[in-house]
Amino acid sequence: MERRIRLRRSKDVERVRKEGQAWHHPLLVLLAAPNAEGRTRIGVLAGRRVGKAVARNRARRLLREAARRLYPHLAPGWDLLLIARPPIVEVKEPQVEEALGQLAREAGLLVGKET
RNA sequence: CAGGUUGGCCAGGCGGUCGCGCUCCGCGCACGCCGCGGAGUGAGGAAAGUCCGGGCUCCACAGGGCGCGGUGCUGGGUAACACCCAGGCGGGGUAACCCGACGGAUAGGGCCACAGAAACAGACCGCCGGGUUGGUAGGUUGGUGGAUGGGCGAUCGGGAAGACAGGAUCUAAUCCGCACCAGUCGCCAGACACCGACCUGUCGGACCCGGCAAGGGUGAAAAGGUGGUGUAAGAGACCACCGGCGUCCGGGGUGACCCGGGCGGCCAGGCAACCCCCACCGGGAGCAAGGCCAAGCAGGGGCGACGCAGGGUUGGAAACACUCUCCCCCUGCACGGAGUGGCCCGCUCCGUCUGAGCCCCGGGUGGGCCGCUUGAGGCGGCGGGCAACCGCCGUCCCAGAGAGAUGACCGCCACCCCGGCCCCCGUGCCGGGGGACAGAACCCGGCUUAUCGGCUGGCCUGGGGG
RNA sequence: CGGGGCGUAGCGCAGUCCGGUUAGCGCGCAGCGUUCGGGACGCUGAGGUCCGGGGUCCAAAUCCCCGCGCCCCGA
Repeated sequence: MERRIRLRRSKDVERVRKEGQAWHHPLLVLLAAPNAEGRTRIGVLAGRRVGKAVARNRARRLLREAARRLYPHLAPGWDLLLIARPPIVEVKEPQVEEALGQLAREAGLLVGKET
């Protein structure tokens, strides 16, 4: 996923954590807040609860990969925060993608695609 | 062949699709560090834990004292080390080999629970000598009492059926008698009893004085071991051999240390991962070091040192000179503070009321660039060294992110495991499953810890065959 | 990156510095008593890999080393 659509400044992350709305799934948590940009930016997060460095890296990679695949179908103009939860290190990529799609649908951020 | 031991290496490979960071090249423009395309490159043996050692950067550096921390057999390697190599010593193992915080306990202090007499110098039991004393056995002896049909003598009486005593003997045969019996007196004997003395034994005897440390028991630990001499009993008290310690001499080794010999008293425990002593080492902080650029903001309050003396050759105070005063500068002393990141002295610097510095409250930023990957570097060859390692030559450039890139999915081939097919095995075929520990963040050298497995070398022990 | 602390019974803590005797206290738990019953109270009892491994020592919760987990502080 390209860096220009990544949510990288800690200021932005803090804003989403404070103002954003949350949707939950055993594998991850989705936080979303509208932004002033014309495009959607995505940040990825894995806390210490997920595991050691290897586990946290894998969790973030899985989330980024899932977000990359779904990005064309996401509504523009949002800041999203994907927070990993511990069970995510046990599953494969398609399950993460499915979970993220489910949350995005619940959040009403999914446009133009139906499975 | 089996078992063991030790070292080195690898960390699946190839391909496809969709993606990511960095560097370079090309093209495009609304020229930004933007878009598109291409090429190259992109985690580890431990990147981990952060336990040591350095490089690097900044701060501080005249020096002295006290303290603190670390290291601790020797030699070598190294930038350095708590690491590595070689060696010594000690321990374990049949061996290969492995393990060892491995200076000092006669510099000093402290501790060694319980048990035990005693835990560092001692005596509970014990052994021995002497003395006092008790129970008990035997013996000797003294005293007292004393059974006895005791003995002898005297005397009185009885006394021929010679009564009473069995025998023998004597005398007599009338009597007195005698034998004999009984009484009394004297002397003597005396079983036995009691009291005492002495001797010899004996008692889980008692107590006192002294000698001893062999033996017993306690303990984790108790004063060299064995044999002998010796002694009242014993003991390195002495002797022989062995073991250990100290010291001296000779020899080997750079050294730790080893070998041999002499002498010495057997000198006298353990713990320094208790304090300590000795030797050596260590200034502090850490890439959020440190530097540059951009942007932004707001200040307020409190504490805070007696200040003094001297000098200024053209120092200044708007004409010149002199004096005083004030300001400024210098020096000395005093005081306050900063630095010397444990403290003190000292030193350097700043300041002494227009105030050094410190404390509290409040405000702003939290963007970018450099440091930032060429290095005690990797690979190959030659040479030196037992080795760790070093030198020379050639060659290569090999991650540099910044919420943090190296990912996702799939196929094939190897490896391992499980199941099925042929009666079993090797094997072949088919199907399924598995592949660890773990993610660079300034960089190296080590240590430690985690790890599915695989490849390979040396050595040792045992068995078999030639 | 640097520094500090904690880990002992179900829970909260002593004991650790300076090694030794039964590892103790409170709450909780179980049983009994008391009460008509409960609470409170009284008596009795159970319950411990002293975070794990190794070492030093005759002897380790305690001393040393390594590791694990948690918490805190500074830049």
